[in-house]
Amino acid sequence: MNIGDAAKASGISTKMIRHYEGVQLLPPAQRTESGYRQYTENDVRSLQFIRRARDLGFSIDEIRDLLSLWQDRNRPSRQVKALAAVHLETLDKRLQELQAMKSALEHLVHCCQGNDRPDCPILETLAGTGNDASDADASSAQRHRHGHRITGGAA
Amino acid sequence: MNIGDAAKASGISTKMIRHYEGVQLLPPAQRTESGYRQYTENDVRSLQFIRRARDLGFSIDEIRDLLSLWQDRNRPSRQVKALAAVHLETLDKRLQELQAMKSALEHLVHCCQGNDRPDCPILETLAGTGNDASDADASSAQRHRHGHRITGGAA
DNA sequence: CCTTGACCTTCCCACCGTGGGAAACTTCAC
DNA sequence: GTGAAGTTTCCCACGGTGGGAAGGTCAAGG
Repeated sequence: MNIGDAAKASGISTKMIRHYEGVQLLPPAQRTESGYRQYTENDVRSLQFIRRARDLGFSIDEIRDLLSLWQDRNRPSRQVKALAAVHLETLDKRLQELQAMKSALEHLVHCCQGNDRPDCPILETLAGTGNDASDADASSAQRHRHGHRITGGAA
Repeated sequence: MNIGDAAKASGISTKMIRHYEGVQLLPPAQRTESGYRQYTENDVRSLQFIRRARDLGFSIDEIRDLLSLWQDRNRPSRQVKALAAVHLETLDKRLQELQAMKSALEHLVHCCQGNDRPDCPILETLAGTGNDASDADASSAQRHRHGHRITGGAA
């Protein structure tokens, strides 16, 4: 089975299959004499495993752990559960941040007339000119912001 | 005002202030003779505007648009609202994906005993060995996946 | 046999937003 | 004048994904 077929069968692009091999998420694939990667049904099952884990939002590092637990017949399910629970908390955090953004923006959009006039509560709030107390003027509230902000971006 | 003070006053790191200038989100700052960037109260207001927009999850590109609408006294609030509405939809999409992940994972975690035994519905589901019909075996369902997947990752 | 087209290989580059750090310089207070 | 804290630019990293170039391979059809 060439990489393209494995890609179709697993739902992971050829690009990503090679990438996963590169970051050691997968062991180096077998090669034909000419250098083509060869995959077995078993390899495809690993790929599917990875895809499903990605679909649940697990990071590469977490998937590495999941895979090794999967391979280990003597794993205690406790470990799997713990790993999943940690990820669940992460998801929850993101969800909450996102939900907060949504509510705030929803409120603003709702308040904006959306006509030909220039007055706009959305801009006013962003500018800090709004009468909205929830401004959180940074000077006072230097919150952590140490990590990743939510990926709310678009375009 | 040096960049550090502007950073403190706006809640944006010096790194990011320079970056925003680099990607033309901000006009090039004034400089002292020795090359230090100088900021006015007005500049700080722009920075705060940006920070608040980022806090609502707007992308750099969207903020560029928001800034120019803000500067334009004759903007129709319709335009601002439209921009915000588009972003709102994006947020909503992400929220839904995230929510779906969370529910699915929550279910699995709930089902897993989390003891010393190796049986684990989480792994079984990822492996596709689970009796869970919601498997979505890629071979049949080559969905778009053309863009960014949700940033559910951790670690 | 040779061409053509579909596949494969590696390698580098892009996105988004953010931070880290090096090497050099400036400013200020002591 | 010396040292500390600020600033400058530049390059590199992360996560995960895709794009594309330049080249090799394979099978089918003329």
